[in-house]
Amino acid sequence: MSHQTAYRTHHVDEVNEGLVGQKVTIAGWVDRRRDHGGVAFLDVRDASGLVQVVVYDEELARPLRSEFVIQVTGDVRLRPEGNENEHLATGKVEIVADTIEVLAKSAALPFQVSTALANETEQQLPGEETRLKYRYLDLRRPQMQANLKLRSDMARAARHALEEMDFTEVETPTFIKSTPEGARDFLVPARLVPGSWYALPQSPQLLKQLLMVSGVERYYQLARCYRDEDFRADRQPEFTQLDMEMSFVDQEDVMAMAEKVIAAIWKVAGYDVQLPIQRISWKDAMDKYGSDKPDLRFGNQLVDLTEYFKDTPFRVFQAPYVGAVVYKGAADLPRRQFDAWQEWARQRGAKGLAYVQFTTDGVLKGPVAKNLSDAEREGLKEAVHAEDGDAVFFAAGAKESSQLLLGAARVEIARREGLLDPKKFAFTWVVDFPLFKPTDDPDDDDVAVGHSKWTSMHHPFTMPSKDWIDTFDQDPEHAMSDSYDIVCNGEEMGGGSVRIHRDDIQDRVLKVLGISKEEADEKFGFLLEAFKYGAPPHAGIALGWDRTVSLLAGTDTIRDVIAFPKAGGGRDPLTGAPAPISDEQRAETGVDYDPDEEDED
RNA sequence: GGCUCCGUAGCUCAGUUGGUUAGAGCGCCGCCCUGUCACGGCGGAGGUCACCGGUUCAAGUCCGGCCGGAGUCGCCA
Repeated sequence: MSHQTAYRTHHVDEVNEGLVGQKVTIAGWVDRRRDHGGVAFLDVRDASGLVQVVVYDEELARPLRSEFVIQVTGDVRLRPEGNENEHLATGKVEIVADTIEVLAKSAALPFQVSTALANETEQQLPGEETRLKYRYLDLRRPQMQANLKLRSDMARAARHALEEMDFTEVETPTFIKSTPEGARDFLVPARLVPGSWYALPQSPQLLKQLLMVSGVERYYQLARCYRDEDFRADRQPEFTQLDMEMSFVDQEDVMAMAEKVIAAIWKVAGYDVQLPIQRISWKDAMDKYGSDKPDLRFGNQLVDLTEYFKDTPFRVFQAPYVGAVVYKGAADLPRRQFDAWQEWARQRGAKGLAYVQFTTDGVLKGPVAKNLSDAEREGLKEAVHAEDGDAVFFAAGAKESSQLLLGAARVEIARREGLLDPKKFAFTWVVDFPLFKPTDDPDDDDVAVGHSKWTSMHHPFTMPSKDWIDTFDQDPEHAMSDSYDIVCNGEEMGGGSVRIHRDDIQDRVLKVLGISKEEADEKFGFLLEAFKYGAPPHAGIALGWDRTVSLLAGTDTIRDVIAFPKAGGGRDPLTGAPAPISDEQRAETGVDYDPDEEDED
């Protein structure tokens, strides 16, 4: 870093052997003070790093405290023989202070900012709440600075890659009409039209499709999106997508371009992503990994035992699906560990997790074993590809939920075995998604689109795959779509689809979904209208940007790659948002205005 | 909304079968210290054990409630 300003001649990372003998002025924070009486040492931190300042004048050093902002002028010199600090980039030199100006004092800190304690693994960070309340202090830590920098570098790389491919960045509005996507909208009262509300976009989906009709052909945007749903460590009410849309392309074109962007992004951290990225069908992902976002950093595929147990006497296994996952070398775990797995499964909403143990002496143990027939016991080890010393977990019941349970167990086993290396990246496309899925809870507060027994797997503008264009509405259960997810390390980084650009196909899809012409017009008639005027074939994809950065940064939560994230419940402990509004604001914005009231008078 | 876990000093935490004045590390304040780099030494301040109630001779500890936090399931195409 090198920017001379009114306050400094150098950033501290420039202070090296080359400057020995020169007078420099630096400015930054007191990271730490080590006062020896006659001599004191200051670690001064700026955005570029740390440097040691030596102070011989006791009067200069004594008043300084942690996180004071100071300006130091002094001579750069080599440290005395044997006093170099190899852990510090500037550790061969030091600055002998002539003058120290206190630019700002700091109150006693709510928690330690000093990086000297930053022993990555054992750092005792304050709780989430405290960190967010004093986020500006939390962000002073080099790790957080590095995360912000990485995010910026990744964005630059993505933009560069996209501009190289002639994409145009277009900003779409954040005050829009409520769009028919799955989540709850955040709403903003429209003062000038009392009783009416804007919605904040859950994604720029419809707007970018309009841009395709506009002839933009290649659009992208780092778009802020908003969804009013419950919290998770990897979810925020407002989040960012790297959003892309292209005209005159098919699925292959989009995937190829997205791969280039992903490779460019990972290159920032020195990784060479092997292209093309492998693919797996949605069905295979579910069958083999019990997930629609399989973690391929390790193997250990699920085993389908439905056929094997088709005549089983064990009532639990008389189910539409029976599957298993092997826990290598776990046969001799103590009973309480297996009990803990039962608890783990129950917390995921399962009844339990059946298991057997193939002990190292070749004995078949476990609560399930005695319920099986002799023949089943005989061939089981081979059927599940286990060896002596392994344990095997079973799930039986409805196919999808059983597979998901086993898939979760597969990942949990890998986690406990330390197989989830955050520095290793296993990408895969998941393709061949169904076009529709059964509507799960049709009875209640169904604000989303979809009033039939079918709901869009992706969204209502997803193109059926070529083989199904003529027949998808006759067999919605089996119809496939041209959509694709990009998955990395068991996380869904993003997804997209070929969009419907023909109104006849759109009409038929809406019909399957049970959306009437009137309702469609009222909700997104503007898009259907636009499609009448020469809509090009188009397709796109969006990457969850926070999650993508989080993956490359190796953080546990996306909060660590967002400057000012919300805490649970959408609160911001720093600013106090959300907060009640005044009566004046209520009146002015018309939030209490009910347009129906007048009619009832 | 369900489930699990958590709430003790500014921060991170310990606190035994319920038992005298509730502890540690770091931070903070004061004094000392001329080569430290997580400097060191001596001394000190700092607590509504989240809150309310109950059991008990006695509650940080047990019970009930409640508030707050985290994770997760539902939800989030």
